[in-house]
Amino acid sequence: MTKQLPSTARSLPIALIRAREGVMSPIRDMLAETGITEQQWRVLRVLSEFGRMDTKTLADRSSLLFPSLTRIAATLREKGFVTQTRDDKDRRRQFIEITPKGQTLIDERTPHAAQIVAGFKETLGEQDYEKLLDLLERLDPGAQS
Amino acid sequence: MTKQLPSTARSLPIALIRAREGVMSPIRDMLAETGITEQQWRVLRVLSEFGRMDTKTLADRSSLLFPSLTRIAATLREKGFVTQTRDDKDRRRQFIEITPKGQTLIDERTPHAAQIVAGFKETLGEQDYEKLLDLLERLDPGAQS
DNA sequence: TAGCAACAATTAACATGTTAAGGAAATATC
DNA sequence: GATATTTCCTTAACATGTTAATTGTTGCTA
Repeated sequence: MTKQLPSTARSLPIALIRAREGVMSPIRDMLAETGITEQQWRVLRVLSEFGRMDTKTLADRSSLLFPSLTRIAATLREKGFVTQTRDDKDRRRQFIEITPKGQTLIDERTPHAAQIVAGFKETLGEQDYEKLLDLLERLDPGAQS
Repeated sequence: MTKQLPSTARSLPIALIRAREGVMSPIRDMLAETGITEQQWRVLRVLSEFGRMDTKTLADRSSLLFPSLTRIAATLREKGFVTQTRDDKDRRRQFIEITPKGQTLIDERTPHAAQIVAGFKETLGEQDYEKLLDLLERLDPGAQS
């Protein structure tokens, strides 16, 4: 009985895409006013939360692949939201840090973003919301559980 | 207390991305052998399940935006997996249909894909798996619930 | 120390996501 | 029935996802 795929209407990958679209749509609307993309926002948020870090760690925490991060970091640097500095001990490596200008952008938009997130929490209810996060985490191979 | 965003480690959008990556990774590996992409696979599956349909319906059921579908349909046509025909009654519209060659590809890979899906169902357990699909559906504005 | 494996980051190439603009055909409005 | 509006689809432009190849550094080791 495992030879049959579920109907596309009940497909896990498609359900994940649709849910993501539903969640990101209002967030994208909010970000459109700022001129940065969803991924750029994610990078700035991680830098804001954890501070200066090397590229590998940043890529991991932002859930971005290296090539994407290379481009995004260049864009953010041009916009003045981050600075990049080489590691003198190991000149292959690089550190990235958020600038005051970048931090200001995060600070200004966080209330609105938090409000959007609160809306989803209300839609599902606190309990189901947490349950959803737990279930999603169990699908993530990166989570060392 | 709604002015604070959750830690990026507990962010719903990021959790959705990571879960999607976890689910798609083995599927992408499977598809790599076929030479088609994840989205092309999705389109063929929808066409296989529901038969010939117009582009608008196909885009909706595949969760793809129109511009993406235009390109994907062109690629699939060049590869001989689908055919495109104009609607004589309304020459703006177009119908897309899977070819026998496309159907063969789906048939050959479905057992493997089903096996991968079954793995995730086993990981979460039948009950949590269904619960997850329900929760995801509630985040999808397109679902008329 | 010359050579090579391992590593960090970039670049390249192609496909898709996203928004905006354009083109062709049908429909509405007057 | 001419014009405007709407609808379906395509094209354009830019950012990202994905895999593979490349460059520059470091470390190892024979």
